Amino acid sequence: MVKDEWKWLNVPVEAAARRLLGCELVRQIDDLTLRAKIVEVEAYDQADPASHTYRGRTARNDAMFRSAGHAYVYLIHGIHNCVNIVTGVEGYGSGVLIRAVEPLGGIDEMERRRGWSGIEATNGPGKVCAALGITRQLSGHDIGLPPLQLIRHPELPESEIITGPRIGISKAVHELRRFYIKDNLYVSKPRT
DNA sequence: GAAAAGATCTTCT
DNA sequence: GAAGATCTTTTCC
Repeated sequence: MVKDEWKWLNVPVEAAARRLLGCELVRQIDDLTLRAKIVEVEAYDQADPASHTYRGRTARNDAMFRSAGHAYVYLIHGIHNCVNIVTGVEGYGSGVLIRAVEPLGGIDEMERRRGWSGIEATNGPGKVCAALGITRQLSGHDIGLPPLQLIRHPELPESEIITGPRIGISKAVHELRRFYIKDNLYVSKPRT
């Protein structure tokens, strides 16, 4: 059952991904509060061969099968963590990968954690997690509660959202399920 | 029980 | 522009 609070995410992933653009993530670590705006996302769901949920529910991706409003964090290549915002209803594996964010608060702390400054600190999935201190301990976390929360912002106008092919995967690459904010410096660039 | 692949990032040439 | 790092999860024998 989806809580009323997250009804706005209980829609097809592509629509949820668009709504997440411009929203704010709040990460609390001890006495510090880090805030960041979501500027780039990718949509994944159960019918997508590139999705972790394509082959069914497992202990690892269990969080993604929960109802909207949870976080799904996984480790990739043994080195990097990636965060997803779970969407849809309980039992259906869908979610939105956060690829890039724009720091709004606690920027010094993010740069210190990353060891980099400027746009290089958060312009990639693994970088976002490192900067915000997100680990698998937060997988399955309810993002309506500390220490990681999602704050809804008004949906961006259609003219501010760019749609394109996804990055870094080998299946269904042509699917246009990557969304990002027009002219935003923090959006990751495809590798050339 | 063993092997292969993976929603990536950094560093080197 | 190309390849290495590094390790978890899944799948197959």
